[in-house]
Amino acid sequence: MIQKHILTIGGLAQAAGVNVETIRYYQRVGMLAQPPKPLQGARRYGAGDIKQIRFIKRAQALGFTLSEVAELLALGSASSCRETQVLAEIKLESIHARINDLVKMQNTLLQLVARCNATDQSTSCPIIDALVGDE
Amino acid sequence: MIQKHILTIGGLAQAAGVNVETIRYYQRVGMLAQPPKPLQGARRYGAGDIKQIRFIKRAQALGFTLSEVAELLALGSASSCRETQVLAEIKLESIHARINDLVKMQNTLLQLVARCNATDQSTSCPIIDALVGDE
DNA sequence: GTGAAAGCCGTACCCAAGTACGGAGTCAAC
DNA sequence: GTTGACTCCGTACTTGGGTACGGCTTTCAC
Repeated sequence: MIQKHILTIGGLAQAAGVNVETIRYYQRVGMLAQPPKPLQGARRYGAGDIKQIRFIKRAQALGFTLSEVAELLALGSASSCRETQVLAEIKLESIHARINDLVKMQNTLLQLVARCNATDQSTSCPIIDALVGDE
Repeated sequence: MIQKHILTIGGLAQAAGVNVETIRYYQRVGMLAQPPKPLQGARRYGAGDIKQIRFIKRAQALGFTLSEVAELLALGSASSCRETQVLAEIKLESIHARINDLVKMQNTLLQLVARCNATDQSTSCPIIDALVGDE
């Protein structure tokens, strides 16, 4: 059984797998509460703080920015599934758009590289030519 | 027939479709030559400068960063196709990796949204649950 | 009791790719 | 003869997500 508030900031950082500075940063931007400073000794953190940091990290891994994660945190405590879903769908759309962009780049580059392989490479480079845009 | 050096920086910006400040920025970072200042009047720019800026913008659109574009510019004047191709292949790989990441995010989010739709949404939100990570 | 390791706190710095600002100069038109 | 539009130049600010620094105070281990 894990006790309520046992960890110093360093222990929390280790437990959550982040840097101490990251925790301070999250506190600065209001994504993590700063426990009151006891009369003596260091501030103490508990299991809830570990959870909170893991939540943030998981959401980031899904593509959410920190300010979006802040929204998710707010929604999470309000347990409003529909709004959360809306955020996820917006994020899905932007991921989709980004993928489309990247696929276009990829296709163009693939074609150009293929052209490099197809030509003799001695006169001019198809990639450079495409960038120069010879009009 | 376009004359050699007719444009002021403002004209160049318009012709190339960028901001004046962007041109100054490119000059600062050495991606665009700054013509000598004439004894009177403003510096003048020509067709070569337009081409250079367009080159930069096209390369950016393909996913190259400015410092990579600087390499491409150097290779372009050396017309070394093989090295250009290598840069393009490196870029292709990073684009590919990025796409893979995004597709993973997309799939995870799609599943979570689907779970939202499948449940009654009254008790708890599957997205939030997944982020909290309930262990 | 002393030296190392942590914690606390504010501030500054990093990256990229610009954008914005402010003062000074110059030019042409009205 | 001044208004307005540009240019020139240096400097500072922006966004996002932290990282680093430096000085000060505690606390722990020997």
